[in-house]
Amino acid sequence: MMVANYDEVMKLALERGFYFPSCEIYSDAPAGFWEYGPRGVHMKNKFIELWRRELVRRDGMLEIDGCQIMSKSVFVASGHIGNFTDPVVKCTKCGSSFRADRYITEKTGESALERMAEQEIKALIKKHNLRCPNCNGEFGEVSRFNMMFPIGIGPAAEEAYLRPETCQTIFVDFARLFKTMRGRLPLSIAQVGKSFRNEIAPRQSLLRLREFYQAEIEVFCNPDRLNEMPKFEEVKNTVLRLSDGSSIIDVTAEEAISKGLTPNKLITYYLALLVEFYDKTGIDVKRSRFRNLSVDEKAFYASVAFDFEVETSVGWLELVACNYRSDYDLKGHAITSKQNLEVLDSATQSKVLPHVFELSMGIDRSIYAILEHCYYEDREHEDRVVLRLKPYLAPILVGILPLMTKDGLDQKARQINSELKYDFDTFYDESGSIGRRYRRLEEIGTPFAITIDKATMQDDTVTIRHRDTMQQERINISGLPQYLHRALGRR
RNA sequence: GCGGUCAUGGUCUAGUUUGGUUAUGACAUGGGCUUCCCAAGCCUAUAACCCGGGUUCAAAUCCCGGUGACCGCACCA
Repeated sequence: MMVANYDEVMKLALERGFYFPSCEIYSDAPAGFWEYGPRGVHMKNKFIELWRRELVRRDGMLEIDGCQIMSKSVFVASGHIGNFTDPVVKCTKCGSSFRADRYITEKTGESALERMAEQEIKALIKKHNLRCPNCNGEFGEVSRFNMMFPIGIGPAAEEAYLRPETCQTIFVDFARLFKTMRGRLPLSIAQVGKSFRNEIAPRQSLLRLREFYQAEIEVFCNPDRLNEMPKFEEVKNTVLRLSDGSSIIDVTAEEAISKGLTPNKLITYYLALLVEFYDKTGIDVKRSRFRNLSVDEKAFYASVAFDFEVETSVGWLELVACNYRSDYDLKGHAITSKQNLEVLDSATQSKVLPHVFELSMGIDRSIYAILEHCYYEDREHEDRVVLRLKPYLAPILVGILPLMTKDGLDQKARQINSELKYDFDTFYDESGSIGRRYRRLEEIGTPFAITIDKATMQDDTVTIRHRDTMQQERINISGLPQYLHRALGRR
């Protein structure tokens, strides 16, 4: 088994237009911003379409598309402002900075809290005469580091923020959606979009961005009915790879519950849907795991948390955070907005403030993981580089190649292209040797190449070449649309 | 954010120590010739010294500042 590494994927991405640094012609371009090129956009869009098919449509979720700029109150309610800014203290001599609360607690045993006022923290530092552990220099003022990007709205520059996670729009829209979309619990609401976090140290291209895509699903449920899940039958035999961080065990969804490895049918059902989805992306799910987070790793709002992680050349990579957020979010928004966000659960005829189970997917990281898992160097054939992407994720589905540019082969090929290009992502190429053109196509993951030769001119047949096996078969031109639809898994 | 290493065409790289002609080579890419089937060959073209300042007759090369990348630490709602 040949395992691709980060550098090879990076090189391919740069050379072939998958992704590249933002604003790269300017020297002041900040880190943590990357753009998708033509190949990357196709792949990302198709990934999102697969997510819609396998999760949103399969489960009957509601999809929304919310705003990226949201008012300050939203983040007061969510806890992003106030409680969850980090107090930072900087050494005046060497410039090293530290998390003030952690440093104080660690050094003195006196518990300092994140949410303490700056003066209180400063007083504690003074009281214990704490100094910089690196150079013994004196500490300066205590400041707050908030990962959110502030935005000023209108001439008065009213305080607002770029959302640090897409889910907050789902929470604030929940009441209207439940009412107008005839909602019943459990109700799943999904959203794809950009989020923004002012990371201290963005790194590794798509893996740690300041502006990034998320695909989030929030399942609103009645906490008393987490085991009433008829749909669970569909996934009871799906294998989950569960891990505590060291060992991994394979169990079916059904076994996971009976052995108490997962808490209830609702959570287990969605974990299983997620594995089935990732299996279809071409990621090797044998190199994945659900890591059950320990108490101190969990986010502030989560009572149960599983990270879906995939093994890559840069280690285990977290692709999806699965958190049981309880009623943390709706309760916060209800209090801050002074709205009643309880709904009637028709099954029990009782009012309930729903709990939330969330699947928060990182799209950019998923794209990277797919590229790495699909990257293959074929040692048998001059080390040709092949991206073994699933047809429905490939930027180009089919290359259309006249064997030569004479005897009318090129006109015939253009004609076939113009017939297919409205229904499929095609790529017409007549330049260079046929082998060269095949190699270029397979490097960006194109699963098929149609070749037009002299026989085509006589009997309207073409050869269709398969990327992975390099085998060719001859089929009639009129059969091409059906052939390609089948390859995409359509009827 | 801290420390270390580094920055030359689309990609990889020579040249920097010791400043001095037209910045090396490969791959990739465009055009042409050839060729009905797997990176062939021939001709040809395009294309780079991260940004700003300084030293100097002269800077890719030396100095200062900035930005970015990689590796560790810290952080990661």
